[in-house]
Amino acid sequence: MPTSTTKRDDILDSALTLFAERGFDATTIPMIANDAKVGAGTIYRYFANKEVLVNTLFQHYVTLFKEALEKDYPEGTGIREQFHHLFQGMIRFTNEHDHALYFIKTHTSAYFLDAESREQFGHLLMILENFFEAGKQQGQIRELPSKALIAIIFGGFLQLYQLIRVGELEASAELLAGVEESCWDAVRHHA
Amino acid sequence: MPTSTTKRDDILDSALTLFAERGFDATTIPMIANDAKVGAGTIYRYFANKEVLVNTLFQHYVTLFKEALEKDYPEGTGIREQFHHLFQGMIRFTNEHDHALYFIKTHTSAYFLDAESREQFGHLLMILENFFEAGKQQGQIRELPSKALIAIIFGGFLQLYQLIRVGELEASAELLAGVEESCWDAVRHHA
DNA sequence: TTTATAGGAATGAATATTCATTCCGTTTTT
DNA sequence: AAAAACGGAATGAATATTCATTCCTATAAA
Repeated sequence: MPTSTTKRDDILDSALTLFAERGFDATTIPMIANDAKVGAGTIYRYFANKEVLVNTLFQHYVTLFKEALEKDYPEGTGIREQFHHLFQGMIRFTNEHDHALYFIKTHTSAYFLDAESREQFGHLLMILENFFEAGKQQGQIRELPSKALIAIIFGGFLQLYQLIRVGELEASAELLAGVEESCWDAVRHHA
Repeated sequence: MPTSTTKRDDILDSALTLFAERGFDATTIPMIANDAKVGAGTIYRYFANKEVLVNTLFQHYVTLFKEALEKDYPEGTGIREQFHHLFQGMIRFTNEHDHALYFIKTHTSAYFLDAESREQFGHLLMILENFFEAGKQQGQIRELPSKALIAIIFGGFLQLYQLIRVGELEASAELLAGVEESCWDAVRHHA
């Protein structure tokens, strides 16, 4: 076992960035080692193989994201406020963990995800489905399948964040507020 | 030069499917050859290498998609009708060319795209930007950067179509109409 | 009409390259 | 000094690409 946990974290950080930018298959172990400033062999001291590494990363960030959404969730309040909480959670999470959401999204249906990763991701979807189902019952959310509503919000938001990451847009408070409003209008029930 | 154009098309068809399903890096030339029922070497009679193949494919479908959006565009009409045209164009294109839009989307910022591919994609964005810019000037479209509006629509739509392709949702007329309405509400100016 | 021949197209085994993983000598920690 | 952690060259498997050979098809000679 390693003395400090620094190298393991360095490896995970580099892997996250590279997997998000180039994808799993286009990212080589030597690339990760180089970026993390460790020897290629060192990676195998911490992770049995490349798939274990990517699954560890995936589960780690899915869990963090779930926590970001659930933390301080305003249970008894209005649906718009709950939506705001979830949306802010996405933004906060994205700011704190630069490439994480994009990594999750682009690897969500990858062939190398193990059962545990898929299950964790299922939990995440459940949180969002519950929100939309409740909203539809109250007549406050558009009558579309929850899966579709989630896809619209997530797809749109992540596509947008890609532009921000690439530098084509700046993540100003004004822009983000506008995007939240746009997403809300996409899912809410209109009179 | 080949006697018929069949093999080249077979190769392109197989490559499209496999690139869309597995991604560029996880798709091997022998896989493509096998799926297209040609020898691996045959692929190199038509395409100098794997990157030329993927760029050819990318440019081909970006061009087709541009045409689908521009064909019969209702120039002098209302903005909602124009939006409908563009949205229907997306749907029609997706139905006609099963994996094409998803392939385009997932490979849009890939490291192996050449200058020509990037430029073609730029043209495509321009069509949509022009639409949104005009709409904002008329006060009919939400005041957000056009790039952001495009990201929201495209990201959402494509994420949704992924669910359909995977079989989690059915592409009924009702669903599609609802999604169009949702997307429209996302981008339109609200009083 | 049949047979020969040329030349492009197709093939897939052989080669070159890339990459995940292992191994072992060196360095660091205890 | 012993044990653990490291680095990075070495290994072997997988993959892109090449190329010598075979297969077609079309034209021409008989």
